[in-house]
Amino acid sequence: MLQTINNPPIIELLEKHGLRKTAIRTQVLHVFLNRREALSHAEVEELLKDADRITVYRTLKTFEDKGLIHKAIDGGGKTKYALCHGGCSEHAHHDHHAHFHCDDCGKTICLDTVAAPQVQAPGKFRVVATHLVLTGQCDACSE
Amino acid sequence: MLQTINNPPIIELLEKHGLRKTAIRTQVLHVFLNRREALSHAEVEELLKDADRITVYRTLKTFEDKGLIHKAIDGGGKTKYALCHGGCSEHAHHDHHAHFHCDDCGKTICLDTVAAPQVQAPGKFRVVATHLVLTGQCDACSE
DNA sequence: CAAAGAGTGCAACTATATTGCAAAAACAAT
DNA sequence: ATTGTTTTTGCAATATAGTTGCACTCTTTG
Repeated sequence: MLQTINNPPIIELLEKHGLRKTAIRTQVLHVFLNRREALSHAEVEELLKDADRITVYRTLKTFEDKGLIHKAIDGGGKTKYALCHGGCSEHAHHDHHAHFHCDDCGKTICLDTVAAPQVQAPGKFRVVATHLVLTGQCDACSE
Repeated sequence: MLQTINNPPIIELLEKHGLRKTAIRTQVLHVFLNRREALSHAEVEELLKDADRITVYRTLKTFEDKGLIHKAIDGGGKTKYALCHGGCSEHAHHDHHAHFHCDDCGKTICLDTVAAPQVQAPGKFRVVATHLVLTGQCDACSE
């Protein structure tokens, strides 16, 4: 059985977003806090062997809805998530950084220092959000 | 049964990329040439009722490998493809335009006039390609 | 600590995508 | 046009990703 992790930063994150402190949620947050790359459902599941598949899906969805994690677009087939920084809430995500997808190891990493550009779309297109995706070799794979 | 379409531009496209002229391939190209938005496998299948599901998957894959179409990253769950412009080949894709994903109708459209920026990634990251994805309302939905 | 509401786990199901193999079609050479 | 070679196609089976309904359990609040 999964245990609730009693780690202050994790508990605070959940409280701040109005979420109940359950075993799965603390475990999933723990995983995200200890990884720099974005994680897919399958990866979270792999790291939390005793967690139920469907519950992991729902946990990720809930975290996204409440502003704890955001989807990281990377062009790969799977949805990946990464921790939000302050500023995201139930009502809106504000992650304007680029995501780097490594063609070698497949990892997706948030580049917090690289901002997505402001662009002007032609004609009547109304741009609400901009995503910048870089692909190539990550720092670990380019050695 | 699907018929081979004997349309000069379609035939030329296939010949230029060293592909055999089969019924499915001409039909799939026909579909792409008559749509401005990027298409998912499901959409192509829907438009080509008599085509075999698996063959459509393989046709899309082949076209991508040979440089006729490219994946359009849009942040949605499904792989979408759009026609390449001249300049793409078996060896490399050169589509540096932005893709617009409409939150309302779900369509993904190549914005040929909007270029993905050149960006400098930090540290040892080696950037090979840059993708710019805009989301919001497309010209048709923003009326 | 009990009631109410939220979250979890299981089963069943849908959608998306890939692989192996035999039959069919396209192409090149006669 | 006919044949032989190679590529492509169609079917079956299988893999991977994600969703929904329902009953049970846990967290929270008074």
